[in-house]
Amino acid sequence: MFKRSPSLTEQTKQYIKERIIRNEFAEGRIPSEHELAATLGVSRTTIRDALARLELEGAIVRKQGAGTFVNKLGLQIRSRLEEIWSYEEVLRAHGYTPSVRVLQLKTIPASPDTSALLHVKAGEPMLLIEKLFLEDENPVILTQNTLPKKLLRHKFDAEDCQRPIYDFIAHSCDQQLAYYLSDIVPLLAGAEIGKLLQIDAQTPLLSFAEVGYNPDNRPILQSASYFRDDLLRFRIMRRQTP
Amino acid sequence: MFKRSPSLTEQTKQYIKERIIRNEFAEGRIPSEHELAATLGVSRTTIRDALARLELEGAIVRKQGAGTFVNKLGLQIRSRLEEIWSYEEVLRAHGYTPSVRVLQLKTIPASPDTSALLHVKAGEPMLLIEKLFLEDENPVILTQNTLPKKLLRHKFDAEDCQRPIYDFIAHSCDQQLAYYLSDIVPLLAGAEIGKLLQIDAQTPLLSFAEVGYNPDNRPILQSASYFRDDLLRFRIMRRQTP
DNA sequence: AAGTGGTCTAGACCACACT
DNA sequence: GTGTGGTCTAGACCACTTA
Repeated sequence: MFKRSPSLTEQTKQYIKERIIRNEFAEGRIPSEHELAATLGVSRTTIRDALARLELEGAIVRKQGAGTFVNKLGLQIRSRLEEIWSYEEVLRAHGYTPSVRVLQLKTIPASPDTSALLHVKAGEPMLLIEKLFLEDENPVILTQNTLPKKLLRHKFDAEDCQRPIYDFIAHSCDQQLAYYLSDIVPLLAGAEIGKLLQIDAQTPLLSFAEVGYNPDNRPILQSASYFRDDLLRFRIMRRQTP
Repeated sequence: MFKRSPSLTEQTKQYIKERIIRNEFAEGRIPSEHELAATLGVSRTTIRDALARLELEGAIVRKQGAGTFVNKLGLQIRSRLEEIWSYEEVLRAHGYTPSVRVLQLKTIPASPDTSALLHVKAGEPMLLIEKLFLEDENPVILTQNTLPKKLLRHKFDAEDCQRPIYDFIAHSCDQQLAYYLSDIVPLLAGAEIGKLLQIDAQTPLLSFAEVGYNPDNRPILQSASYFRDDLLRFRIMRRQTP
């Protein structure tokens, strides 16, 4: 039934997910692992791996001795904080039709703060990319990405800057962005950010203060993101750890 | 080497974690899965399950073809948002010595908001438990938990209210709190909360607006939590999804 | 070429929930 | 008791990194 690539586990996961979304399981009950394995012609291990991923996503719940069940509430979660998304994807997941505007693209000297976080010399030339993500002319997200100019390996144009920052880094720096460490910070918009997001300076905002790392755990990117709480709210599922 | 219970996977995970914390792996390199399996006398599957959990926790990184490595930065993360913690644990993880004060314990009618979220009639009698978590006389976290009185099955005393809310529910309601759906909301402290947390009304705060569900996906608890950003900041690891 | 983690199989037994 | 998910085994082959 399935091909070799992508992995059987991934195909199994997608197959089950689609059936969940199409509401094909009566009373939210998913067939037993043995039954799925027999039906799809794969081993139970493969089924279990697929179900484990769906459980992580919050789409299903497994109950020992009872069965596996759809979690309709978990399916509603639009953006999981533990994953790196492009903000265009995030907006689309919320039902918006996003657009991107590059507000600034310039070279600045590394601030003491930045130099400490990214392990570069103070004053080192950095590339700053400031972007605004809009939904139908309404600004929703403001991001400021700062990376050392010395990482740049290839030329890039204005269009490259519009792409998600991990794409930009992959293509312009031959680097891979493996993960962020992100502080979740509430703050007042203030005059500057407020003006860009078209909200009052006294409005409370959610922001991410992040450092991005490559697979070797070297910091390569500093990032600050500001979200209009009235247009975009993060929702997470928090589980009991057994 | 290991006993039967808890699971071999769990014991293996703890064993490796302790060795990581004791810094026993040269250059952060963890022995290969085959080697670990041979050394510990368990199957490679068990080793892989244990490593998968450690990877989820952010403690290690696995690189196909290269090996498995300690992630010192991931180890620093003190509280992972995707898990339910008692706030006393959270504070201890941040190096604090927490104390709890029950500020309010009273019956109130369900607000329209609450009745919609918990699927109870408007005006239905609810139990409100308001608690303050302090570090050495400094208030850090304020929580307000609201649950339908009709769920209460057993008597409880003042001491019971001090315990984590999922303990309270387990003992007083014979219910299990399986997961929360939590909105992450930035807001201004305001006069009331500001007074309790001893901060200015104009201070921006992080808050969780949560609904807690039992294993059958029924809402049983509404919860609001407010955090002093200067004393407690949430940090998460965000990964690329391959 | 050798060694690593990633995928997958077929099977076994256990703990738990239903009824 | 029957069926479910949870744990565990022993083995195979693949994709990738490193030297």
